[in-house]
Amino acid sequence: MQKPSIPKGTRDFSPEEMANRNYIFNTIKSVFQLYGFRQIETPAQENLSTLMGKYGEEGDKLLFKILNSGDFAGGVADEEWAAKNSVKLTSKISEKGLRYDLTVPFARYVVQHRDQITFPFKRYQIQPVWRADRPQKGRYREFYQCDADVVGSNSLVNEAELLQMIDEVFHRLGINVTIKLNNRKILAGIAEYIGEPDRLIDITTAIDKLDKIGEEKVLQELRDKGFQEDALTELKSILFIIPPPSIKKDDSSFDTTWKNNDIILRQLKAILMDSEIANKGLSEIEEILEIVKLTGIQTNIELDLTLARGLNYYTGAIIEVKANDVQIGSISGGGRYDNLTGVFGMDGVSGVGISFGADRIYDVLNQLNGFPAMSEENTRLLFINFGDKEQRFCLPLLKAVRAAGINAEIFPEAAKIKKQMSYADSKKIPFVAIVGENEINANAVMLKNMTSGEQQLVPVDELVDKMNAL
RNA sequence: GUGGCUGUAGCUCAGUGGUAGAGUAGUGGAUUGUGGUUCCAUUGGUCGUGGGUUCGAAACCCAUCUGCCACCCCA
Repeated sequence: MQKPSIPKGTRDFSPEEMANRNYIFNTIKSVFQLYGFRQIETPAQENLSTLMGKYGEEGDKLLFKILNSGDFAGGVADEEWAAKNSVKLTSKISEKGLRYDLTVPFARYVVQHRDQITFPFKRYQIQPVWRADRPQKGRYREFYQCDADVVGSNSLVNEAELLQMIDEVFHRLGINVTIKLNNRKILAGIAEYIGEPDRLIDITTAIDKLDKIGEEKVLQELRDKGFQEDALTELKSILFIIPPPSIKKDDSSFDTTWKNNDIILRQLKAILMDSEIANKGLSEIEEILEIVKLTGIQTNIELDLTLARGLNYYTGAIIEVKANDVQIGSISGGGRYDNLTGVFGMDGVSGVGISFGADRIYDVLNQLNGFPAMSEENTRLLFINFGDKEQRFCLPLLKAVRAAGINAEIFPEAAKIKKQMSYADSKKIPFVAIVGENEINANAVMLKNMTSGEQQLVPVDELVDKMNAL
């Protein structure tokens, strides 16, 4: 007999886990709907031509490819097998892949269905994505993303709404978070300012490490990559603005964060005043913060110049959410991408979106013991089964209780009472109806509260009201 | 893709070359209408998989897979 197992980086979910996961999904979903987003789904498989080249070279490696059906080997020449060039061979034997995120399939969807879409189009999508990454803490090969995106609107109101949605979702879930905000245009301005406008990626990935390895090592890394000393000196004057982590930690109160943001913005404006693109980015951030302030928000929004995620397609705002009380990677992220549909032949459609990482949010809630004790999915009432006669008496009652919207079940066989009670225990069923000969004669059920142990005789026609009152 | 740690009963783990163990869960009973506490009994393992060293391997060596951790990257 072989030991059953599942592929690396995938997971089974138990009923308890699913109840908790659905709590997360439902919370996110209702917030999405509250803000006017409508749900779509796209296939797990996409054509590789849709996926390849959208996530950079690294991303292509992390794509799961699906072997062609049928005689996939037949059309490949012997020399090509012999060459053992995996990349070239892949294109011959695989034309489909599993989706890597929800944004690119969405872009494809928008272009493909543009005749049916009225802009601005606000859609949400909650589906699994797959990455052939090496699994570790908070990182899986199959995981869910919960995306909300707006396409066809350049207004910064959208960015502000997304920030409020983040605020609302994590407030409802009871997770303390910090929203980090940056803008690709400011980063471009910085690159321009130090005279290396074409090396944006090198610069951002280096300063991304600032709080990990420190200023000296960041500068050294750039020096190794061939940056000139005067460029580095100029960069230093900007790094100086980034508050060191110690200050961020000690005083992250709401007011202080907003004050810090103002200070950073003012200093950046002074330094980057000659850069047109930087000024654009700075005024975007100012406007977003202004709208958010106007509508009220409880979460700290922190300007963070080291935030450089997803540079492959973001063009404006960059958003990332960190849990304050749990050490884990970012639990949400998003941003503005001006021309994602361009690669599918539809120019000039701007989009902005966020993605909630449901699996990481699960891990965070799990560590915080933040899940509701009693799931709404759980059975509330179990009828104990004493035998044929009693079962016949209970079944219509069971039907009536269910008709009233109360999750209920009857133990399907007349097993030992101990067994049936243990069953209720292990399923955390809060109430048990004990119905034997005495109760039938009284036309009543013995209703037992499994937490307190108390029980009382309830006439059958009062059972539903009684259950609703409890 | 690179480097490190790991794997023994459903679960958590002990076992340093000489007969495969505990706790817990499961099942039966003490208690034939009362669970979550207690007591007794009992099921359950090709010691991740494949090879090697040895008279003898769960243990030592090699390979491989899984899980975890760090890097890269990311939700």
